[in-house]
Parts: sequence; structure tokens; C-alpha cells
Amino acid sequence: MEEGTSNSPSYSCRTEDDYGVMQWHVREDCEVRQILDRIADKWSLLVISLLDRQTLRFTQLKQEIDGISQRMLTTTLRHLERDGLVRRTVHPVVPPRVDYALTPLGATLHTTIQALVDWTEHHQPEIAAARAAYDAAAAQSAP
Amino acid sequence: MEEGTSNSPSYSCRTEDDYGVMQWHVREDCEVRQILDRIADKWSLLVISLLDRQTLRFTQLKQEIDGISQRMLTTTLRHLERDGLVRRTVHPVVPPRVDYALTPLGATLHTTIQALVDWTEHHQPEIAAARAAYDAAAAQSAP
DNA sequence: CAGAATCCTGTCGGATACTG
DNA sequence: CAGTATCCGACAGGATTCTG
Repeated sequence: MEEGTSNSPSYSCRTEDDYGVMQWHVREDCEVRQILDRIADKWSLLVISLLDRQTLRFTQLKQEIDGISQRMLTTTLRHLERDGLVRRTVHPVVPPRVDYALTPLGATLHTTIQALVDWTEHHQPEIAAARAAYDAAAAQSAP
Repeated sequence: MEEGTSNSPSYSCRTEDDYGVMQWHVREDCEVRQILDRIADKWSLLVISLLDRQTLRFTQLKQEIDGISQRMLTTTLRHLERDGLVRRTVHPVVPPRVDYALTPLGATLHTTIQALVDWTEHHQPEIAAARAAYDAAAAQSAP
């Protein structure tokens, strides 16, 4: 596989620095970043959302998630499985049948994520307004 | 500017589909994705974390965040400012002084984000164990 | 000091074709 | 059905240089 199974994190997370009192933020981020990368990539959040309701098969997921390629669905599911958030169950029948479900750990993550989703829906008008104001001001100064 | 000021979202968010009961997940994600992209990019979370404690200047942020380029600090701050999460204050002095602070909206986002950070720190051992188990099993079947 | 502009690279992710 | 294997374009983002 060309990607996804690498053990090296995407970000440097250097810890050899010692010149600032708040540098711990950077180190804290080393752990946060890994899970954040998991939930924040293009499709993981959708998958977790869907699986929170029910167990789904590969093809069902592909149909529910509009626009995903089977390549990205596969890698997304592998990532989630590796992190213990999703359980993959292969039924030894022909044609093959593979079920995906959230693990208990994955369910707790979904709960936490939901808070973020709620925040977004709640404050979306404010963000839209802020963007409109910003863009208007930018258009003003650069006509 | 080559990037960052584009109004088009990074993801397609197609809404013309109507073949599934759960397709709303995809539409819901259209709003979620935008704020998720904001907090999940490489540096925004760090910036929000730092500014939650105090107002900081550009150079202070650059020093606190180990490894960031001034290019990415600038674009990150512009994004956060555009979304109304960070307030940029220019003091008309020479040499120039620019302060960055969280807006009230940004502060509420930080609170929500903190729940995710806490989840991560709390469950990090489980994730690490799951990864180790997965990698061990993978090494087993592919020697 | 606080950036803007330019160049260049690695990586993400889509399209396609092939299997058990 | 549920993947794997390749190829390849787009874009995020680092290094560097230049200003008000």
C-alpha cells in the first residue's frame, strides 16, 4: 500500500525545544494531532456519523457517502479500524460480506464529535456573517 | 494571494442527490466541514489554544508555535479572522505592532475543542494499544 | 515588525483497471 | 462483493526573498 499504513505521524512534533513557557502546547498537540487527523480528514467524520446509527456493509457505506471513491473508503475504514474506532467483520461466505460497526471507543468519540457538530450548526450564521463582513471589507480596500 | 481567500469550499458537498434516507449526513457535513477544516488544519488549533490564554503579537505566536513558517502563520490568522474567531488589531506605530486575540465566538469554539482534546488525552492509551495490535496482526499476515 | 510575493515539493485523493 | 494496484493531477505548505 502506498499510504496509510505508515507509522510516522504527519507532523514534526519536535520536543527538543526549551525556550518558552508555553511550548508544552506543541507537545500536547502531538497526541491531539493524531486523533484530529483521523476525524478531520475528508471522509472519516461521515463514516463515524453513519456507523453510529447502525452497522453497514462496504457497499452500503459507499452508497450513503456521496462522492467517495472506493479507494478512499477503504483507506478511511482501515485507519479507523487501526485506531480501534471501527470493527471490521468478515463473513466467510461467497460472495464476501463485510460489516463495519463502531467500537465502544468509536461511540464515545462520536459523542464528543457531536458536540463540535452542534457548535457548528449553532454558530454557523455568525461565521457566515463574519465571512461576509470580512469579504466586504476586503473588496472595499482592494477594488 | 494564491490561496486562502477563495470563497469556494474545498469539498463538493453535492446536494442534488435524493436516493437515500440518510443522505442528509452529506448535506449536514457541508457546514460542519467548513469549520472542521478551520480547526483541523495544520496550525489553527495551536493558534486558538495559545490565544485562549492571552493576546499575542505576530512574532510571539511565531515563537510559541515551533516550526511554523510566517507564511502559514499569516494565512492561518487570516482564515481565523475571516471566520470571526480571531480579532486582529493594528496599532499605528512604527515599528508596526499587531495584536491577535480570540473573539467571544472563538472562545466558545475553544471550549468545544477542549472537549475533543480531553477525549484524546483520556483515550490515547486505548488508541495506542489498538494501533499496536493492528500493526502486530498486519505484520503477522504479511511477513 | 509584520507581512506579501514567488518558487518548489510532498502528499492527498480521484479515475481507472484488475482480482479472490 | 469487497477490495488491491497504478497512474496522475491538484493543492497544502515550506524556504526564500522583498517591502512599508
